[in-house]
Amino acid sequence: MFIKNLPHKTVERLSQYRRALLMILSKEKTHVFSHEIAQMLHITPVQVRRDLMLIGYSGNLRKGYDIKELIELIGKIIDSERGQRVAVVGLGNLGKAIISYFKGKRSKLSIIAAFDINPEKINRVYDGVACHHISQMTEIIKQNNISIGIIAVPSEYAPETAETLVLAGIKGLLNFTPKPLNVPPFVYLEEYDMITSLEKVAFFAKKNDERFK
Amino acid sequence: MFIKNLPHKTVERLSQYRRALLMILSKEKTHVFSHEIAQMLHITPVQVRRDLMLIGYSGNLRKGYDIKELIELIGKIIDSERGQRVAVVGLGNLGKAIISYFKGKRSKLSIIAAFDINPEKINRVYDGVACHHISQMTEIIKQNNISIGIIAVPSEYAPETAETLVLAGIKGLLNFTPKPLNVPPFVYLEEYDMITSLEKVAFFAKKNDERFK
DNA sequence: TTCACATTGATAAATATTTCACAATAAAAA
DNA sequence: TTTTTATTGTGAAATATTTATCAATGTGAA
Repeated sequence: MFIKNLPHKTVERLSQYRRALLMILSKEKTHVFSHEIAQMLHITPVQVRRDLMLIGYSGNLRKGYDIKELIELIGKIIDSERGQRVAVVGLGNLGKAIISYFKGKRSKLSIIAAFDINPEKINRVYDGVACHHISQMTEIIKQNNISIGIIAVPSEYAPETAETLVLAGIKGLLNFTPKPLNVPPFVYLEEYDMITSLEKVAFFAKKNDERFK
Repeated sequence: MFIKNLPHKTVERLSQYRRALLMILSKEKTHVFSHEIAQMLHITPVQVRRDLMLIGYSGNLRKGYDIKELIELIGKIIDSERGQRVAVVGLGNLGKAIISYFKGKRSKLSIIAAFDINPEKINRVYDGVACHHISQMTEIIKQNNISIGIIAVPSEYAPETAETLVLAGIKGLLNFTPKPLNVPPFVYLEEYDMITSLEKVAFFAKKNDERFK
């Protein structure tokens, strides 16, 4: 399923809607209202309805949205039909944290390999994911048709890691280092900069504090 | 220093500009052009100039921007004069990763305490940061005037952790769990959802792939 | 049957963010 | 001295995103 030009922000929220819906699915409820979804995510009901409109989903005027149907539809839109395989490069604390966070999340995304340079980590299995030496990266990525790479190495190695991943044929990159990366246009890159996030919190916390004083 | 209504995105970039500038400061260069900053961060030069305009900084028509001056000005705007103290709650892999990432970053932000529930971690020092039992959270936060909290606990404990932090007087929160939190308006909350980020990468990688096929 | 009600769906307005386009300027070159 | 050049600074346009508003609708109550 493909919808023209879904806004980035909507894609992010769809992922969040699905998670929220999966959580309430277990209960006896079969339907949910836009204001209920909105409340769970602390956004406005209009925002929810607008997003659902964009993906062409219609609710029931009296009962709201069918939870199961909606979960399925979101899956059809944001998941790839055959699933996508993911590799984590760098098995330090951050790499391990990422793997644990994903463990158990049933999903079309599966982390199937980790890479590191430290001999002690090679050939060990962490949380179900085997760790290989980075020299094998290209080979394993191609063999296993891995299309997404997560960069969790020390920043100074980020550029070369990205380059290797791109050459190995990766289609999307999630960069956790603060080093901005350069990738060709056919690779989607998302930067995820913790230091900037913390500095942003610090700034707005300070500002808020002045305002409410 | 205070500038009215600096856009969120600009605040994020200011943090990034500063880091990039600090990296090139060591060299003999004293000035930098907007297109050089832009290239380092993979954005447009106009964007850079617009941001600097918003903070009221003027460059030299021929030499560009004075690196040292600019770093200082950004500091005056995004840092708090007396600095801000930070606590990390949850000293699992993620908590440890966050602490390591910040280590050595000279900054007005300092992580000065960690909290966990696991007795083996209590009273131990990780990367210069002492870990305390979460029962001491309120006391230590108040005593040390900690104003920012980082939530890195398992998601199911996120809400109660947030509540405790807010009651202890925290001003800003950075939430690494996928659980959306509820905080009063005088606390600034930033959500940092790894799963959503990865799903977003997967979506756009898939889309890109179709487009360039 | 009719009315009141809560909710969806969608147009239009508002807000936020980025980019275009170019005047102004000062240094270097001619 | 005059011209060329590269750069900044910024109003205006473009784009992206969120929010306001309200007609339409179907259900249950009167």
